[in-house]
Amino acid sequence: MNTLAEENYLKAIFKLSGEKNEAATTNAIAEELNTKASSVTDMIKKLTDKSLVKSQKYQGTLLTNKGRKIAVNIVRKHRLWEVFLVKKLNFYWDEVHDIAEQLEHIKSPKLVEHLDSFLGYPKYDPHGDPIPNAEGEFPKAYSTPLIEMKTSSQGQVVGVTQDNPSFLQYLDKLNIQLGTSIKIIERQDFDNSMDILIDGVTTHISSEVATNILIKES
Amino acid sequence: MNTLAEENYLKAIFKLSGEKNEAATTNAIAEELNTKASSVTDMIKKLTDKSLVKSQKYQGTLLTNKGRKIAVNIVRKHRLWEVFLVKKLNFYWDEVHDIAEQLEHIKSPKLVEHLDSFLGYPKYDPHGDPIPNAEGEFPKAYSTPLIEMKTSSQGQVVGVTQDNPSFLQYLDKLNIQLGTSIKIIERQDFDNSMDILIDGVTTHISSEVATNILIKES
DNA sequence: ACTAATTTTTAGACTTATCTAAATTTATTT
DNA sequence: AAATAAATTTAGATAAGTCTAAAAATTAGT
Repeated sequence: MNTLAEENYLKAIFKLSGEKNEAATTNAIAEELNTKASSVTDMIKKLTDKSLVKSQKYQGTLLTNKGRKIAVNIVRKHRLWEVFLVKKLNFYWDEVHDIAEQLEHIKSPKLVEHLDSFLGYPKYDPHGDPIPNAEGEFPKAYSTPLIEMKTSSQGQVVGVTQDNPSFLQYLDKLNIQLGTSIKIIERQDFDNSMDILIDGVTTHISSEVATNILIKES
Repeated sequence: MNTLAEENYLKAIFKLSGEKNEAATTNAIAEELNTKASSVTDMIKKLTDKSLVKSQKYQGTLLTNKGRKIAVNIVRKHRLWEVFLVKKLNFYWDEVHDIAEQLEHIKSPKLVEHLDSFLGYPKYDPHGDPIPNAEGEFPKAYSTPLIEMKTSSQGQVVGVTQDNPSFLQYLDKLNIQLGTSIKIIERQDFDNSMDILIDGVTTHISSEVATNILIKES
């Protein structure tokens, strides 16, 4: 069994190594976990001994299959709990991250499967992030970042790639939720900001915001 | 905020000091937590510094009001989660203790209140134990241990005072659940065992078992 | 290619929570 | 009431996870 600290490191490395499975640097891991590089080096040594990561001095760190399995399971639990909090306990989507951050470490495979069933085997969490199944497979996502869409194209919001409360609350203020229909009215080339149409109202958003909104084009 | 270890100590002392608020001895705490007396002495020192317990050398330990508040809140969370696991996730009553033991340490007052509301403000957990409300008040329980009942009296099972899986599974085998009607047929004076009537069937139970079943007489 | 800047690792220290073994206090016997 | 037993505390050690400061390796700049 793994400690809380170990699980958080695995999750951070999983997040940082992305889809292409790039090695995560020591500094990046430290920043992700709000800790110091020296602490990371120590923990990487421990995880290496447990065959959960593979690491070469000064060359960054990758998850082993064993390590990735654990990381994906934590992501699975995190996202299932988020669905529970929003769908069953009526939390807002900007309130659930920190609580799920705790719940994801509860150890009981049976609990996870019962929860999944209770929730109706959801495929996406309240931020549109895909939920891996019990085998660790992610549902395919077929979305485009809003920033990459062409003028006058349109689609529906299916996800966000940030889940910090202030970003989510800002989206609420703009009337942007999962499922919201958006049409691109005009793009400013010099700063990549854009005017978009939501419920008949034109709104201006920065490229920073547009980068973090995922759209399914229609 | 308190650490996991601190919370477990407070809960153990609360359990041991009972209704009469007797001082918990060092050895009793150690046994309750599967640790050593010397570890207990250390932690008591720490909890004393935080004004969560009052302790005199060699004289045992009591909770302060502040400490009791925290302990009761953990009990509240533990029992609410047990209700959730049994009522919503279809766990059996003998499976939930260890999982609730983890869930009780999740820190989010809002989560507890939403959960309580989602569950319909239950007053008792799946073992019949009373659930304190948000103010820390326990609902009054008016039950009698089965062992104390007179021959030919009868009543309904409203609780158990043990929640280890083997005891609960044994009760399942005897067809004893919360709500089961029981009538005392005969008592053996020499070992305090008894014959009881359940659903028209007479069963023999030991005093050990009868001690841990709570009845509301009728 | 050589120096400077950055990144990473090492060394040593600190905190929390635990343990064993020894010392001390309290309780029990005779 | 002295001797023994039991309970509790103290002292010193250990493991996990973190930190600061210094050393080593890598990367970038000229």
